[in-house]
Amino acid sequence: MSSFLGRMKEYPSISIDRFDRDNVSAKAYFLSHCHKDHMKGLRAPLLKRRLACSLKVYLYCSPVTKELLLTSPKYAFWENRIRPIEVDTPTQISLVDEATGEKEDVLITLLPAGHCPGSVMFLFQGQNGTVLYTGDFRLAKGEVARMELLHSGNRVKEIDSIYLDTTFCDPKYFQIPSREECLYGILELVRSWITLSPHHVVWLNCKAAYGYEYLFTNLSEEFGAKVHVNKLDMFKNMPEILCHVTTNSRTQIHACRHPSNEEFLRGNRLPCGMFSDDGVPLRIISIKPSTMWFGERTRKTSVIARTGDSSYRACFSFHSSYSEIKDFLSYIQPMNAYPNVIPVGKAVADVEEILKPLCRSFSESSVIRYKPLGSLKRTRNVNLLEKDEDGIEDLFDDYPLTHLKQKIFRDNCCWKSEENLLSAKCEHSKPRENPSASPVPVTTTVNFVECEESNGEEDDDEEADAPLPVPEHKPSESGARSVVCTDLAENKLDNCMHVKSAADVVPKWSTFFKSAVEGDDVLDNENHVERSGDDKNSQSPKLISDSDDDSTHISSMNSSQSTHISEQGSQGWDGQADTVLVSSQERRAAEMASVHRSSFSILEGDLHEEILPEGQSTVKCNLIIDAKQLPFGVSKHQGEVLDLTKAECARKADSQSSSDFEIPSSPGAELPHPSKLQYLYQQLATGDAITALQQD
DNA sequence: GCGATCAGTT
DNA sequence: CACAACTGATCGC
Repeated sequence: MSSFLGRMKEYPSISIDRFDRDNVSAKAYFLSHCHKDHMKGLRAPLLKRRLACSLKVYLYCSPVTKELLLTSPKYAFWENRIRPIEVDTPTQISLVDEATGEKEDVLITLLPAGHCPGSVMFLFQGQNGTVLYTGDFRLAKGEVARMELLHSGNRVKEIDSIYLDTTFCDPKYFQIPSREECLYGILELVRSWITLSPHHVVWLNCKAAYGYEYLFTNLSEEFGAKVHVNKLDMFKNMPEILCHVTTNSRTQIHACRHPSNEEFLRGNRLPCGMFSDDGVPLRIISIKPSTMWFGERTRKTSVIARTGDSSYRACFSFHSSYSEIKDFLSYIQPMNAYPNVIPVGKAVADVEEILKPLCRSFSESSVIRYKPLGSLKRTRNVNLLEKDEDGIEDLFDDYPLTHLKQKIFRDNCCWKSEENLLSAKCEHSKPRENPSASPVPVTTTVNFVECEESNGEEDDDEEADAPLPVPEHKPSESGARSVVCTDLAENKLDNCMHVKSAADVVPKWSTFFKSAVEGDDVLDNENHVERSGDDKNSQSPKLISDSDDDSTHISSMNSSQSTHISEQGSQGWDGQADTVLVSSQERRAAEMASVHRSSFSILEGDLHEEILPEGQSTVKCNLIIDAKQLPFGVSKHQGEVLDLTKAECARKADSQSSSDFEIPSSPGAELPHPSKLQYLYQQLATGDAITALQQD
């Protein structure tokens, strides 16, 4: 919960995410996202009066945040005083002193924050320095490096101060499973249940807050069943979300709410009161998204925990974990870092103590730096697969080309874009066509060593005493505990909240909006209970024990699955690969490879991370090549252990390589050339000259 | 009756 | 037990 008071030292005439007390007198207001704890005072009479008197004071936020805010009539008075700024579009604003008429120009850049729809970070550049206010954020490891507007040329911008979401900035929250892992876990749990019969329904016990939308859209897209919610008017101009939610309760997936949710559930009723129309009682499971974290020295286990006969907890986090924050901060290396969130029982000083070592001022004071040519700019950490051919020249590059690329909008012209945006055409998500035409199926299993510590416990479930993830049926072949995943990431092009490869198209917020809801197909009340085509031909994984009691239909997601899950009909290795996870990079790589007639695939990847005393870690990726798939008839290399750098491995499996939130490509980054990829995969397969990977 | 604050809920 | 983020009760104007 934000404890930021609203003002930054460098730009004290600006108020962000706080609108009460002396924030009322600010020259400009900023709202990072539409959660109540960031909107204090935003509809108070004091602020209303200020707006009436000071006609030049505006609220700046993302177009989506504006849309969500204005959904509530309580904020309608803001209508003409909000200036939406497009994400990733540096925009100059003027802070006007109404008494003297003095003006101060500040360049504002909104960066996607990955916290909820419309959530952004604010980058301020002006005469008082460069300051980044993160708001609340969840960015995966490495995503900051792909934010072009945080860079000048090939280097990260010099950030004087950062105001940081420190919600989980404590080593005890060292790791939180990635968005993809969590999503896939939930998808498979839902699949295992709702495919049993039309009377099997799931209820997602979500809080009343924005942030679950990408879960809804992915579920709807995967199962062809819209998610039942209480309200959808806030999404009226967001067709990508709107077309996946419904107020029609005749669906198998519910995220509806009622003040006495739990009682409804106990009575085997959904909060919306939905009942079956043929007399057969509904079979309901509840899935409660909540944050699960894993300490530095613990191993990840399931992202799903069973908390009762028909209740589950699913890992879900709106905020970055400690290691994600660390990655973010140590990449940016600001001079100063200030926490926005102080957990109860902690003091500001405690959190600052954690942040300090990650700041530049700390490393500069502890290490004497030789700067023969004055102030050398830090070079950006370069990803393994990225080339940095001009690293040396970079040091002297005072005129980065990116500046030419950045379109700087002046105050006025920026606002025009909203009209375009509002009239932009809705791109309805299309069902995937001809899945059998997909390239060679490539799946990877990421196995996690069993976690002794489960940090996600809560005792608020009535059945909290139920053992946490304990397999009820023994895995048949493999004892590996796995996260169940499918390769669904592909083609989920929701511009806001869908899982998407970082290399995909840069988002256009405009596709989020349209002038009016098109036709009835979006808001209609048709029944979407019928199952998708995929499920009809079901190769449906047998997650269910043979017991008649289907309330124990799935032991837990860390029990081994007898069938791997893939949409691509890769039945060849059913029963071999217990669980699968495909990162978008691997998927992309696979597609590229397949294009180039490379007909083998990586079947399993085992990830180990070794924590070294200095706190640095090496990661070993154990890529097991499926011999059956190899064109070379090589089988002896199964289990070959490759030493890759942490960065590369993290990209592959550990760290949430793709995101639902759009991060533009790294400046200067290149997609590996297909021929190169093929070569790499061949090397991998044969086990030869692996070092070539590292040299690259 | 409204808003600020605190307590309670999930 | 903690956690986020909401809803509801209470108090003061």
